[in-house]
Amino acid sequence: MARLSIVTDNPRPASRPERSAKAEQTRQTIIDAAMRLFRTHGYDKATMRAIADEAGVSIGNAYYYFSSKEHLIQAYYDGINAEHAERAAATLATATTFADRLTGVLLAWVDVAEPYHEFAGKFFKNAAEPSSPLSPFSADSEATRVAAIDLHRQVIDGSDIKLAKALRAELPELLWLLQMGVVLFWVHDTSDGQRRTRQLVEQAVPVVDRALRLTRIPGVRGLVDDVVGLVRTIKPTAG
Amino acid sequence: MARLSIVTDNPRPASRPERSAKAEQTRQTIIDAAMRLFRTHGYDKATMRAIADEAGVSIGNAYYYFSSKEHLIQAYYDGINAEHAERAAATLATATTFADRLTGVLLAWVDVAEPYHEFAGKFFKNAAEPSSPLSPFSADSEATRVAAIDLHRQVIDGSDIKLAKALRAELPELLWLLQMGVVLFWVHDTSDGQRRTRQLVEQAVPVVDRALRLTRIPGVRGLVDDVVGLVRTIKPTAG
DNA sequence: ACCAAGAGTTGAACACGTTCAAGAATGGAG
DNA sequence: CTCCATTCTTGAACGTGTTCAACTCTTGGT
Repeated sequence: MARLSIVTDNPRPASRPERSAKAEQTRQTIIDAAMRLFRTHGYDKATMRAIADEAGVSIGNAYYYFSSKEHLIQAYYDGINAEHAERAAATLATATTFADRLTGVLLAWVDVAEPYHEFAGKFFKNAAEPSSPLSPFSADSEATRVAAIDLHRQVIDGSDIKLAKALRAELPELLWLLQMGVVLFWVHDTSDGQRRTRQLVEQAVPVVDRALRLTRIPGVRGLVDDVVGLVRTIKPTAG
Repeated sequence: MARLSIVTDNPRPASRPERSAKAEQTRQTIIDAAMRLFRTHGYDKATMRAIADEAGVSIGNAYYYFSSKEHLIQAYYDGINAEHAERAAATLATATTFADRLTGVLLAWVDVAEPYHEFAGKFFKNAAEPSSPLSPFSADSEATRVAAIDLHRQVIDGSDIKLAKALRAELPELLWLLQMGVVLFWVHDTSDGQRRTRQLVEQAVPVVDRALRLTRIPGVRGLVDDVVGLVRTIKPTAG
Protein backbone atom coordinates (compact mmCIF):
# COMPACT_ATOMS: atom_id res chain seq x y z
CA MET A 1 0.00 0.00 0.00
CA ALA A 2 1.20 3.47 -0.87
CA ARG A 3 2.50 5.77 1.78
CA LEU A 4 -0.17 7.28 3.93
CA SER A 5 -0.95 10.93 3.62
CA ILE A 6 -1.44 12.09 7.15
CA VAL A 7 -4.07 14.59 7.98
CA THR A 8 -3.34 16.89 10.89
CA ASP A 9 -6.46 16.81 12.98
CA ASN A 10 -6.00 20.38 14.17
CA PRO A 11 -4.55 22.10 11.16
CA ARG A 12 -2.35 25.04 12.13
CA PRO A 13 -1.90 28.32 10.31
CA ALA A 14 0.74 28.04 7.61
CA SER A 15 2.88 30.61 9.39
CA ARG A 16 3.56 28.26 12.28
CA PRO A 17 6.81 26.27 12.21
CA GLU A 18 6.77 22.71 10.94
CA ARG A 19 6.80 19.74 13.23
CA SER A 20 10.27 18.43 13.99
CA ALA A 21 11.58 15.50 12.01
CA LYS A 22 11.64 13.27 15.07
CA ALA A 23 8.07 14.11 15.92
CA GLU A 24 6.99 13.31 12.41
CA GLN A 25 8.75 9.98 12.70
CA THR A 26 7.06 9.15 16.01
CA ARG A 27 3.75 10.02 14.42
CA GLN A 28 4.42 7.62 11.58
CA THR A 29 5.56 4.92 14.00
CA ILE A 30 2.24 5.11 15.79
CA ILE A 31 0.29 4.86 12.56
CA ASP A 32 2.34 1.88 11.42
CA ALA A 33 1.77 0.14 14.73
CA ALA A 34 -1.96 0.81 14.47
CA MET A 35 -2.08 -0.56 10.93
CA ARG A 36 -0.21 -3.67 11.99
CA LEU A 37 -2.55 -4.35 14.88
CA PHE A 38 -5.68 -3.68 12.87
CA ARG A 39 -4.55 -6.13 10.23
CA THR A 40 -3.37 -8.87 12.57
CA HIS A 41 -5.73 -8.65 15.53
CA GLY A 42 -8.80 -6.87 14.19
CA TYR A 43 -10.50 -3.75 15.33
CA ASP A 44 -11.53 -4.69 18.84
CA LYS A 45 -8.13 -5.93 19.96
CA ALA A 46 -6.35 -2.87 18.63
CA THR A 47 -6.84 -0.82 21.78
CA MET A 48 -5.07 2.47 22.29
CA ARG A 49 -2.93 0.76 24.92
CA ALA A 50 -1.96 -2.02 22.54
CA ILE A 51 -1.18 0.42 19.75
CA ALA A 52 0.92 2.63 22.02
CA ASP A 53 2.70 -0.46 23.28
CA GLU A 54 3.36 -1.77 19.78
CA ALA A 55 4.71 1.63 18.79
CA GLY A 56 6.88 1.77 21.91
CA VAL A 57 5.33 4.96 23.26
CA SER A 58 3.05 5.81 26.16
CA ILE A 59 -0.70 6.12 25.84
CA GLY A 60 -0.52 9.82 26.57
CA ASN A 61 2.00 10.24 23.78
CA ALA A 62 -0.28 8.58 21.29
CA TYR A 63 -2.93 11.09 22.30
CA TYR A 64 -0.46 13.90 21.82
CA TYR A 65 -0.38 13.07 18.13
CA PHE A 66 -3.94 11.87 17.62
CA SER A 67 -6.60 13.57 19.66
CA SER A 68 -8.79 10.47 19.57
CA LYS A 69 -8.81 6.92 18.38
CA GLU A 70 -11.05 7.99 15.56
CA HIS A 71 -8.46 10.46 14.32
CA LEU A 72 -5.95 7.64 14.31
CA ILE A 73 -8.30 5.52 12.26
CA GLN A 74 -8.74 8.43 9.92
CA ALA A 75 -5.07 8.15 8.99
CA TYR A 76 -5.96 4.67 7.87
CA TYR A 77 -8.91 5.89 5.94
CA ASP A 78 -6.79 8.54 4.30
CA GLY A 79 -4.39 5.81 3.22
CA ILE A 80 -7.16 3.95 1.41
CA ASN A 81 -8.24 7.15 -0.26
CA ALA A 82 -4.72 8.01 -1.35
CA GLU A 83 -4.29 4.62 -2.94
CA HIS A 84 -7.69 4.88 -4.55
CA ALA A 85 -6.75 8.23 -6.09
CA GLU A 86 -3.60 6.63 -7.46
CA ARG A 87 -5.36 3.67 -9.05
CA ALA A 88 -8.20 5.80 -10.29
CA ALA A 89 -5.71 8.05 -12.04
CA ALA A 90 -4.34 5.02 -13.87
CA THR A 91 -7.82 4.12 -15.06
CA LEU A 92 -8.64 7.67 -16.07
CA ALA A 93 -5.49 7.81 -18.17
CA THR A 94 -6.75 5.10 -20.49
CA ALA A 95 -10.57 4.93 -20.39
CA THR A 96 -12.40 7.37 -22.62
CA THR A 97 -16.13 6.73 -22.39
CA PHE A 98 -18.05 8.05 -19.41
CA ALA A 99 -19.27 4.58 -18.41
CA ASP A 100 -15.79 3.04 -18.53
CA ARG A 101 -14.29 5.88 -16.55
CA LEU A 102 -16.94 5.76 -13.83
CA THR A 103 -16.83 1.97 -13.61
CA GLY A 104 -13.05 2.09 -13.38
CA VAL A 105 -13.07 4.59 -10.55
CA LEU A 106 -15.71 2.75 -8.56
CA LEU A 107 -14.17 -0.68 -9.03
CA ALA A 108 -10.76 0.73 -8.11
CA TRP A 109 -12.22 1.64 -4.75
CA VAL A 110 -13.60 -1.86 -4.24
CA ASP A 111 -10.20 -3.32 -5.12
CA VAL A 112 -8.29 -1.04 -2.78
CA ALA A 113 -10.72 -1.45 0.10
CA GLU A 114 -11.00 -5.23 -0.13
CA PRO A 115 -8.34 -6.06 2.49
CA TYR A 116 -10.14 -3.87 5.00
CA HIS A 117 -13.60 -5.28 4.49
CA GLU A 118 -13.52 -7.38 7.63
CA PHE A 119 -13.38 -4.49 10.06
CA ALA A 120 -14.90 -1.95 7.72
CA GLY A 121 -18.14 -2.46 9.60
CA LYS A 122 -16.59 -1.29 12.84
CA PHE A 123 -15.08 1.63 11.04
CA PHE A 124 -18.34 2.40 9.34
CA LYS A 125 -20.14 2.37 12.65
CA ASN A 126 -18.01 5.19 13.94
CA ALA A 127 -18.19 7.06 10.66
CA ALA A 128 -21.97 6.99 10.74
CA GLU A 129 -22.28 9.19 13.77
CA PRO A 130 -22.77 12.75 12.55
CA SER A 131 -20.57 14.27 15.25
CA SER A 132 -17.72 11.92 14.42
CA PRO A 133 -14.75 13.40 12.57
CA LEU A 134 -14.80 10.21 10.51
CA SER A 135 -18.17 11.00 9.02
CA PRO A 136 -17.78 11.63 5.29
CA PHE A 137 -19.91 14.74 5.78
CA SER A 138 -17.86 16.18 8.63
CA ALA A 139 -15.64 19.25 8.54
CA ASP A 140 -12.64 17.08 9.40
CA SER A 141 -13.20 15.03 6.27
CA GLU A 142 -13.59 18.03 4.02
CA ALA A 143 -10.20 17.75 2.32
CA THR A 144 -10.78 14.09 1.57
CA ARG A 145 -14.31 14.73 0.41
CA VAL A 146 -13.30 17.56 -1.88
CA ALA A 147 -10.58 15.40 -3.40
CA ALA A 148 -13.01 12.55 -4.00
CA ILE A 149 -15.54 14.87 -5.59
CA ASP A 150 -12.83 16.31 -7.80
CA LEU A 151 -11.98 12.80 -8.93
CA HIS A 152 -15.51 12.48 -10.24
CA ARG A 153 -15.18 15.83 -11.95
CA GLN A 154 -12.25 14.29 -13.83
CA VAL A 155 -14.42 11.30 -14.69
CA ILE A 156 -16.85 13.65 -16.40
CA ASP A 157 -14.45 16.16 -17.91
CA GLY A 158 -12.26 13.59 -19.59
CA SER A 159 -15.18 11.70 -21.06
CA ASP A 160 -17.27 11.95 -24.19
CA ILE A 161 -20.51 12.79 -22.40
CA LYS A 162 -22.45 15.94 -23.24
CA LEU A 163 -24.40 17.58 -20.48
CA ALA A 164 -26.25 20.78 -19.71
CA LYS A 165 -24.02 23.25 -17.92
CA ALA A 166 -25.99 23.28 -14.67
CA LEU A 167 -26.08 19.51 -14.46
CA ARG A 168 -22.40 19.22 -15.26
CA ALA A 169 -21.65 21.51 -12.32
CA GLU A 170 -23.58 19.44 -9.81
CA LEU A 171 -22.87 15.98 -11.17
CA PRO A 172 -19.50 15.39 -9.46
CA GLU A 173 -21.17 15.74 -6.09
CA LEU A 174 -23.97 13.43 -7.16
CA LEU A 175 -21.51 10.83 -8.39
CA TRP A 176 -19.70 11.06 -5.05
CA LEU A 177 -23.05 10.38 -3.39
CA LEU A 178 -23.41 7.36 -5.67
CA GLN A 179 -20.00 6.21 -4.49
CA MET A 180 -21.14 6.56 -0.88
CA GLY A 181 -24.08 4.37 -1.81
CA VAL A 182 -21.73 1.78 -3.24
CA VAL A 183 -19.72 1.90 -0.02
CA LEU A 184 -22.89 1.37 1.99
CA PHE A 185 -23.73 -1.66 -0.11
CA TRP A 186 -20.16 -2.90 0.10
CA VAL A 187 -20.14 -2.76 3.88
CA HIS A 188 -23.16 -5.03 3.96
CA ASP A 189 -21.86 -7.30 1.21
CA THR A 190 -20.73 -10.65 2.56
CA SER A 191 -20.19 -12.38 -0.80
CA ASP A 192 -16.58 -13.42 -1.34
CA GLY A 193 -14.34 -10.80 -2.80
CA GLN A 194 -17.37 -8.53 -2.55
CA ARG A 195 -18.50 -10.01 -5.84
CA ARG A 196 -21.99 -8.57 -5.52
CA THR A 197 -20.70 -5.05 -5.06
CA ARG A 198 -18.74 -5.36 -8.29
CA GLN A 199 -21.87 -6.64 -9.95
CA LEU A 200 -23.78 -3.65 -8.62
CA VAL A 201 -21.22 -1.25 -10.06
CA GLU A 202 -21.16 -2.94 -13.43
CA GLN A 203 -24.92 -2.94 -13.71
CA ALA A 204 -25.60 0.45 -12.20
CA VAL A 205 -23.10 2.48 -14.20
CA PRO A 206 -24.71 1.77 -17.61
CA VAL A 207 -28.06 2.77 -16.11
CA VAL A 208 -26.59 6.05 -14.88
CA ASP A 209 -24.95 6.57 -18.24
CA ARG A 210 -28.19 5.97 -20.06
CA ALA A 211 -30.10 8.25 -17.70
CA LEU A 212 -27.63 11.07 -18.21
CA ARG A 213 -27.86 10.79 -21.97
CA LEU A 214 -31.64 11.07 -21.68
CA THR A 215 -31.35 14.43 -19.95
CA ARG A 216 -31.16 16.15 -23.30
CA ILE A 217 -34.57 15.11 -24.57
CA PRO A 218 -37.24 17.82 -24.17
CA GLY A 219 -39.64 16.26 -21.69
CA VAL A 220 -36.83 15.35 -19.34
CA ARG A 221 -34.99 18.64 -19.34
CA GLY A 222 -37.41 20.27 -16.93
CA LEU A 223 -36.91 17.42 -14.50
CA VAL A 224 -33.17 17.88 -14.65
CA ASP A 225 -33.57 21.54 -13.77
CA ASP A 226 -35.68 20.52 -10.80
CA VAL A 227 -33.05 18.06 -9.62
CA VAL A 228 -30.30 20.64 -9.97
CA GLY A 229 -32.43 23.16 -8.09
CA LEU A 230 -33.05 20.63 -5.35
CA VAL A 231 -29.37 19.82 -4.98
CA ARG A 232 -28.48 23.51 -4.82
CA THR A 233 -31.09 24.25 -2.19
CA ILE A 234 -30.07 21.37 -0.04
CA LYS A 235 -26.29 21.53 -0.35
CA PRO A 236 -25.00 24.67 1.36
CA THR A 237 -24.89 24.00 5.08
CA ALA A 238 -25.84 20.38 5.61
CA GLY A 239 -24.52 17.23 4.01
CA MET B 1 -46.11 9.77 22.71
CA ALA B 2 -47.97 6.52 22.41
CA ARG B 3 -47.04 3.62 24.61
CA LEU B 4 -43.83 1.93 23.63
CA SER B 5 -43.93 -1.52 22.19
CA ILE B 6 -41.05 -3.31 23.80
CA VAL B 7 -38.98 -5.70 21.79
CA THR B 8 -37.47 -8.60 23.64
CA ASP B 9 -33.86 -8.68 22.58
CA ASN B 10 -33.63 -12.43 22.91
CA PRO B 11 -37.03 -13.59 21.77
CA ARG B 12 -38.03 -16.86 23.35
CA PRO B 13 -40.03 -19.69 21.81
CA ALA B 14 -43.74 -19.14 22.25
CA SER B 15 -43.96 -22.30 24.36
CA ARG B 16 -41.90 -20.77 27.17
CA PRO B 17 -43.75 -19.20 30.09
CA GLU B 18 -44.39 -15.46 30.09
CA ARG B 19 -42.38 -13.10 32.19
CA SER B 20 -43.89 -12.40 35.59
CA ALA B 21 -45.96 -9.28 36.06
CA LYS B 22 -43.44 -7.83 38.44
CA ALA B 23 -40.59 -8.34 36.02
CA GLU B 24 -42.56 -6.66 33.27
CA GLN B 25 -43.15 -3.73 35.57
CA THR B 26 -39.48 -3.41 36.45
CA ARG B 27 -38.66 -3.51 32.78
CA GLN B 28 -41.05 -0.66 32.10
CA THR B 29 -39.68 1.30 35.06
CA ILE B 30 -36.20 1.14 33.56
CA ILE B 31 -37.42 2.30 30.16
CA ASP B 32 -39.33 5.18 31.72
CA ALA B 33 -36.27 6.21 33.69
CA ALA B 34 -34.14 6.05 30.56
CA MET B 35 -36.63 8.16 28.59
CA ARG B 36 -36.73 10.73 31.38
CA LEU B 37 -32.97 11.02 31.54
CA PHE B 38 -32.50 11.08 27.79
CA ARG B 39 -35.01 13.89 27.49
CA THR B 40 -33.77 15.96 30.42
CA HIS B 41 -30.04 15.40 30.46
CA GLY B 42 -29.19 14.24 26.94
CA TYR B 43 -27.56 11.08 25.73
CA ASP B 44 -24.14 11.43 27.29
CA LYS B 45 -25.36 12.16 30.80
CA ALA B 46 -27.82 9.29 30.68
CA THR B 47 -25.30 6.69 31.78
CA MET B 48 -26.35 3.19 32.66
CA ARG B 49 -25.56 4.02 36.27
CA ALA B 50 -27.75 7.12 36.18
CA ILE B 51 -30.58 5.23 34.49
CA ALA B 52 -30.40 2.37 36.98
CA ASP B 53 -30.32 4.88 39.81
CA GLU B 54 -33.29 6.82 38.44
CA ALA B 55 -35.20 3.56 38.11
CA GLY B 56 -34.24 2.49 41.63
CA VAL B 57 -32.47 -0.69 40.55
CA SER B 58 -28.86 -1.84 40.39
CA ILE B 59 -26.72 -1.61 37.27
CA GLY B 60 -26.62 -5.35 36.99
CA ASN B 61 -30.37 -5.50 37.11
CA ALA B 62 -30.70 -3.06 34.24
CA TYR B 63 -28.46 -5.38 32.25
CA TYR B 64 -30.65 -8.31 33.23
CA TYR B 65 -33.45 -6.73 31.21
CA PHE B 66 -31.47 -5.02 28.45
CA SER B 67 -28.36 -6.79 27.30
CA SER B 68 -26.79 -3.50 26.23
CA LYS B 69 -27.43 0.19 26.20
CA GLU B 70 -28.23 -0.19 22.51
CA HIS B 71 -31.09 -2.51 23.25
CA LEU B 72 -32.43 0.02 25.69
CA ILE B 73 -32.32 2.62 22.97
CA GLN B 74 -34.13 0.25 20.65
CA ALA B 75 -37.18 0.53 22.86
CA TYR B 76 -37.14 4.16 21.87
CA TYR B 77 -36.83 3.36 18.21
CA ASP B 78 -39.76 0.99 18.28
CA GLY B 79 -41.82 3.70 19.90
CA ILE B 80 -41.04 6.11 17.09
CA ASN B 81 -41.96 3.56 14.45
CA ALA B 82 -45.24 2.72 16.11
CA GLU B 83 -46.22 6.34 16.33
CA HIS B 84 -45.16 6.99 12.76
CA ALA B 85 -47.36 4.20 11.47
CA GLU B 86 -50.25 5.74 13.39
CA ARG B 87 -49.77 9.25 12.03
CA ALA B 88 -49.06 8.03 8.54
CA ALA B 89 -52.35 6.16 8.55
CA ALA B 90 -54.13 9.41 9.40
CA THR B 91 -52.50 11.16 6.45
CA LEU B 92 -53.22 8.32 4.06
CA ALA B 93 -56.87 8.44 5.03
CA THR B 94 -57.27 11.94 3.61
CA ALA B 95 -54.59 12.64 0.97
CA THR B 96 -55.35 11.42 -2.55
CA THR B 97 -52.54 12.48 -4.88
CA PHE B 98 -49.30 10.54 -4.91
CA ALA B 99 -47.22 13.59 -4.01
CA ASP B 100 -49.42 14.54 -1.07
CA ARG B 101 -49.45 11.00 0.26
CA LEU B 102 -45.69 10.58 0.05
CA THR B 103 -45.02 14.01 1.53
CA GLY B 104 -47.43 13.27 4.33
CA VAL B 105 -45.79 9.98 5.22
CA LEU B 106 -42.28 11.41 5.14
CA LEU B 107 -43.13 14.55 7.10
CA ALA B 108 -45.00 12.46 9.63
CA TRP B 109 -41.74 10.70 10.33
CA VAL B 110 -39.90 13.98 10.79
CA ASP B 111 -42.60 15.19 13.16
CA VAL B 112 -42.58 12.05 15.25
CA ALA B 113 -38.81 11.81 15.40
CA GLU B 114 -38.17 15.46 16.23
CA PRO B 115 -37.94 15.09 20.03
CA TYR B 116 -35.30 12.42 19.60
CA HIS B 117 -33.10 14.25 17.16
CA GLU B 118 -30.43 15.09 19.71
CA PHE B 119 -29.41 11.53 20.40
CA ALA B 120 -30.58 10.07 17.11
CA GLY B 121 -26.98 10.19 15.98
CA LYS B 122 -25.95 7.82 18.73
CA PHE B 123 -28.66 5.44 17.74
CA PHE B 124 -27.77 5.80 14.10
CA LYS B 125 -24.21 4.87 14.92
CA ASN B 126 -25.32 1.54 16.29
CA ALA B 127 -27.72 0.93 13.44
CA ALA B 128 -24.98 1.51 10.89
CA GLU B 129 -22.93 -1.50 11.84
CA PRO B 130 -23.92 -4.29 9.47
CA SER B 131 -23.72 -6.99 12.11
CA SER B 132 -25.96 -5.06 14.47
CA PRO B 133 -29.52 -6.30 14.87
CA LEU B 134 -30.50 -2.63 14.85
CA SER B 135 -29.40 -2.18 11.25
CA PRO B 136 -32.39 -1.45 9.01
CA PHE B 137 -31.04 -4.08 6.62
CA SER B 138 -30.63 -6.82 9.22
CA ALA B 139 -32.72 -9.96 9.55
CA ASP B 140 -33.77 -8.85 13.03
CA SER B 141 -35.31 -5.70 11.61
CA GLU B 142 -37.20 -7.52 8.91
CA ALA B 143 -40.61 -7.15 10.49
CA THR B 144 -40.15 -3.42 10.94
CA ARG B 145 -38.70 -3.05 7.45
CA VAL B 146 -41.52 -5.01 5.81
CA ALA B 147 -44.08 -2.89 7.63
CA ALA B 148 -42.39 0.31 6.49
CA ILE B 149 -42.20 -0.89 2.90
CA ASP B 150 -45.85 -1.87 3.04
CA LEU B 151 -46.65 1.65 4.19
CA HIS B 152 -45.16 2.91 0.95
CA ARG B 153 -47.15 0.36 -1.00
CA GLN B 154 -50.23 1.98 0.50
CA VAL B 155 -48.91 5.38 -0.55
CA ILE B 156 -48.85 4.16 -4.15
CA ASP B 157 -51.95 1.99 -4.20
CA GLY B 158 -54.23 4.62 -2.74
CA SER B 159 -53.01 7.31 -5.12
CA ASP B 160 -53.87 8.48 -8.61
CA ILE B 161 -50.51 7.56 -10.14
CA LYS B 162 -50.29 5.22 -13.13
CA LEU B 163 -47.22 3.03 -13.41
CA ALA B 164 -45.89 0.08 -15.37
CA LYS B 165 -46.50 -3.17 -13.53
CA ALA B 166 -42.84 -4.01 -13.00
CA LEU B 167 -42.06 -0.57 -11.63
CA ARG B 168 -45.08 -0.59 -9.38
CA ALA B 169 -43.86 -3.84 -7.86
CA GLU B 170 -40.43 -2.48 -6.99
CA LEU B 171 -41.36 1.08 -6.12
CA PRO B 172 -42.34 0.55 -2.47
CA GLU B 173 -38.84 -0.72 -1.75
CA LEU B 174 -37.33 2.23 -3.61
CA LEU B 175 -39.48 4.69 -1.68
CA TRP B 176 -38.36 3.06 1.54
CA LEU B 177 -34.79 3.61 0.38
CA LEU B 178 -35.72 7.25 -0.24
CA GLN B 179 -37.01 7.39 3.32
CA MET B 180 -33.70 6.00 4.58
CA GLY B 181 -32.02 8.78 2.63
CA VAL B 182 -34.25 11.34 4.31
CA VAL B 183 -33.34 9.85 7.68
CA LEU B 184 -29.66 10.10 6.81
CA PHE B 185 -30.10 13.76 5.92
CA TRP B 186 -32.18 14.35 9.03
CA VAL B 187 -29.53 12.89 11.29
CA HIS B 188 -27.02 15.39 9.94
CA ASP B 189 -29.49 18.26 9.94
CA THR B 190 -28.73 20.78 12.68
CA SER B 191 -31.22 23.46 11.60
CA ASP B 192 -33.88 24.14 14.22
CA GLY B 193 -36.88 21.90 14.08
CA GLN B 194 -35.03 20.11 11.28
CA ARG B 195 -36.41 22.79 8.97
CA ARG B 196 -34.04 21.80 6.18
CA THR B 197 -35.15 18.17 6.23
CA ARG B 198 -38.76 19.30 5.80
CA GLN B 199 -37.63 21.50 2.96
CA LEU B 200 -35.85 18.53 1.39
CA VAL B 201 -38.99 16.43 1.57
CA GLU B 202 -41.19 19.16 0.15
CA GLN B 203 -38.85 19.79 -2.74
CA ALA B 204 -37.83 16.22 -3.45
CA VAL B 205 -41.27 14.66 -3.55
CA PRO B 206 -42.51 16.74 -6.52
CA VAL B 207 -39.34 15.79 -8.36
CA VAL B 208 -39.94 12.11 -7.67
CA ASP B 209 -43.55 12.55 -8.70
CA ARG B 210 -42.54 14.21 -11.93
CA ALA B 211 -39.90 11.57 -12.65
CA LEU B 212 -42.38 8.76 -12.14
CA ARG B 213 -44.89 10.37 -14.51
CA LEU B 214 -42.15 10.57 -17.12
CA THR B 215 -41.61 6.82 -17.02
CA ARG B 216 -44.40 6.36 -19.54
CA ILE B 217 -42.80 8.29 -22.37
CA PRO B 218 -41.11 6.04 -24.96
CA GLY B 219 -37.44 6.98 -24.60
CA VAL B 220 -37.55 6.60 -20.86
CA ARG B 221 -39.32 3.26 -20.69
CA GLY B 222 -36.17 1.31 -21.48
CA LEU B 223 -34.34 3.03 -18.68
CA VAL B 224 -37.07 2.08 -16.25
CA ASP B 225 -36.73 -1.56 -17.26
CA ASP B 226 -33.00 -1.32 -16.60
CA VAL B 227 -33.58 0.15 -13.16
CA VAL B 228 -36.10 -2.54 -12.31
CA GLY B 229 -33.67 -5.19 -13.54
CA LEU B 230 -30.90 -3.68 -11.45
CA VAL B 231 -33.02 -3.65 -8.32
CA ARG B 232 -34.06 -7.25 -8.86
CA THR B 233 -30.50 -8.42 -9.39
CA ILE B 234 -29.22 -6.67 -6.35
CA LYS B 235 -32.04 -7.29 -3.90
CA PRO B 236 -32.13 -11.00 -3.03
CA THR B 237 -29.40 -11.63 -0.47
CA ALA B 238 -27.83 -8.30 0.43
CA GLY B 239 -29.41 -5.04 1.52
C1' DA C 1 -44.48 -27.01 55.73
C1' DC C 2 -40.65 -28.00 53.12
C1' DC C 3 -37.59 -27.90 49.38
C1' DA C 4 -35.28 -27.54 45.03
C1' DA C 5 -35.15 -24.79 40.72
C1' DG C 6 -35.41 -21.01 38.59
C1' DA C 7 -36.19 -15.92 38.34
C1' DG C 8 -34.64 -11.70 39.86
C1' DT C 9 -31.04 -8.71 42.04
C1' DT C 10 -26.65 -6.98 43.63
C1' DG C 11 -22.26 -4.22 43.39
C1' DA C 12 -17.44 -5.01 42.95
C1' DA C 13 -14.38 -5.60 39.19
C1' DC C 14 -12.70 -5.30 34.36
C1' DA C 15 -11.04 -3.11 30.07
C1' DC C 16 -11.72 0.57 27.50
C1' DG C 17 -11.04 5.64 25.63
C1' DT C 18 -9.60 9.75 27.40
C1' DT C 19 -7.52 13.51 30.48
C1' DC C 20 -4.08 15.85 32.99
C1' DA C 21 -0.53 17.53 36.00
C1' DA C 22 3.97 16.88 36.02
C1' DG C 23 8.37 16.09 34.24
C1' DA C 24 12.14 15.48 30.38
C1' DA C 25 14.20 16.82 26.12
C1' DT C 26 15.06 20.30 22.73
C1' DG C 27 16.56 24.43 20.56
C1' DG C 28 17.35 29.18 19.99
C1' DA C 29 18.81 33.81 22.35
C1' DG C 30 22.16 36.08 25.22
C1' DC D 1 27.79 27.76 28.31
C1' DT D 2 23.28 29.34 30.63
C1' DC D 3 18.76 30.15 30.57
C1' DC D 4 14.04 29.74 29.29
C1' DA D 5 10.12 28.78 26.40
C1' DT D 6 8.36 25.35 23.77
C1' DT D 7 7.77 20.75 22.34
C1' DC D 8 7.43 16.21 23.63
C1' DT D 9 6.61 12.35 26.93
C1' DT D 10 4.81 9.94 30.87
C1' DG D 11 1.49 6.93 33.53
C1' DA D 12 -1.80 7.32 37.14
C1' DA D 13 -6.57 8.40 37.41
C1' DC D 14 -11.38 9.15 35.79
C1' DG D 15 -15.88 7.75 34.07
C1' DT D 16 -17.80 4.73 30.93
C1' DG D 17 -20.30 0.23 29.27
C1' DT D 18 -20.26 -4.33 30.53
C1' DT D 19 -19.56 -8.90 33.13
C1' DC D 20 -20.06 -12.14 36.74
C1' DA D 21 -20.14 -14.91 40.91
C1' DA D 22 -22.89 -14.73 44.65
C1' DC D 23 -26.98 -13.68 46.76
C1' DT D 24 -32.24 -13.29 47.76
C1' DC D 25 -36.80 -13.96 46.43
C1' DT D 26 -40.67 -16.56 44.15
C1' DT D 27 -42.99 -20.50 42.51
C1' DG D 28 -44.87 -25.00 42.30
C1' DG D 29 -44.65 -29.77 43.47
C1' DT D 30 -44.73 -33.13 47.37
